Amino acid sequence: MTNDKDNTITGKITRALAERIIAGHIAPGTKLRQDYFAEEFGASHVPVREAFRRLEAQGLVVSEPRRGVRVASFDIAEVHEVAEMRASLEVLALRHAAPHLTAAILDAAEAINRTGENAADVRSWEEANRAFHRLILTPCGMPRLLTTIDDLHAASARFLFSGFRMEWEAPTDQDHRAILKALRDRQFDVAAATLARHVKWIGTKPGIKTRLKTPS
Amino acid sequence: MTNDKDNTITGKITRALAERIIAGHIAPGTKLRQDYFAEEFGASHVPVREAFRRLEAQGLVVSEPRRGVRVASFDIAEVHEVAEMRASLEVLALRHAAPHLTAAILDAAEAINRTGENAADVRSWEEANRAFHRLILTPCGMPRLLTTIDDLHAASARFLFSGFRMEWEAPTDQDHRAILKALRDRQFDVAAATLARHVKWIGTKPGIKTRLKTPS
DNA sequence: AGATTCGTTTTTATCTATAATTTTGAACCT
DNA sequence: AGGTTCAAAATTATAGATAAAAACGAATCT
Repeated sequence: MTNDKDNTITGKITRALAERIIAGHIAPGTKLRQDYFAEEFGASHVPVREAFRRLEAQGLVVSEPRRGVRVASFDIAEVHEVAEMRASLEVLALRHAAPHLTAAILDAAEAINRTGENAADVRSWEEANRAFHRLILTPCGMPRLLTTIDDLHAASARFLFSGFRMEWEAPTDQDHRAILKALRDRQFDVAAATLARHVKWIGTKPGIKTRLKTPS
Repeated sequence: MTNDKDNTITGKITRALAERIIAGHIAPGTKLRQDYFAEEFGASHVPVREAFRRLEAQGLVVSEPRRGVRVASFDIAEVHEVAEMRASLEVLALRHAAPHLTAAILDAAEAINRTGENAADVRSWEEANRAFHRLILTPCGMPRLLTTIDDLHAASARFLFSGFRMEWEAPTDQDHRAILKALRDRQFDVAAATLARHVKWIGTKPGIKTRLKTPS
């Protein structure tokens, strides 16, 4: 979505705000004032507004005309929704990527998976997790699909970072290992089914906060 | 995505441009100059820029920093990609919507289907087709999923209107009838499978222009 | 006291002006 | 002639200024 080589001020502001919202540094429902961020980034408010439009399309903020934008709130239903969408689309991507997966890619995925298992905090675990999924899905060669999946990952990460589980330990990622094994064995159906279950499971973790929506 | 009650100038420009791009009135690859549209809509170029950002997120235009935006080009691969994504996501939506489908909704869908079959041109057929899909999918109650599907429908419509088939006749929509029948019989798996096949078929129609990409 | 209206303040949305970058084209050199 | 360099023109990106709408609060009325 947001091109990494987008070096415009709008691009920088978009990335910075997306980062903060995903990390949970700005609470859901918070009103985002354009003048405030214009000053913070040493810019005028025009690029801030453009950043708002991008974030809006990504689903990270909601905008009411003449009333500004607020950080999007989300509830357990949306977490499920995103999980289901990811499951559907990542399976689709994997089906198309599978024939193009080389041993080298699978080795790299395994390495990243180990990195994730040794991660010290949620943040770096999520980064490794995202890299893992990206690595095995990218060869599908479907750019629109991949950017949509990226947006969904951002939404998932937001949930993950929302502190629904205070203490956190790096899990040995059994599912990832099973997916890789199935891919090596060319058992693509097994890999796809495992991936679907794996992604959907994220939305059903125990101990979920059900009240994240802001009282309107 | 774009809220219909968005009465801001940005909103109007966004809708007008999206309309034209989808209808094929502006050719893929065409450079969109902000000053031109600012004057046309009697506005300054700031809301035009915001509209560009929205269209960019929708995939209707592509933007290169400092070089402006162009109407997004698309090739046969992307048509397939969109069809596959629609198939996956519409099936997901239908699975969640199915339990909430009432006889009244199915009757309305059947009526819309007849409207489509009597359509005089591609334009009105597409409108009825889109209404049909929307009607049976909306009860899924997954807003994010529905807006994503809407964006994909826009991309599909763009392809449909791109004149890949000069003469056009309204088809009796056999698939739609089959889907409705399966839904009435509570055979949700049949309905889902038919829907998937139906949507994917769009990308495989004969007589497709394969050279829509602009020579870069 | 509680509600309501009106005016002030804050914030958004838009316009006009300026700066920076890219494109275009002509002159120049080989 | 063909290519290259440099300057002029066009266009994008951003800043600063203005207008309009909404939020807020105080004063008034019931």
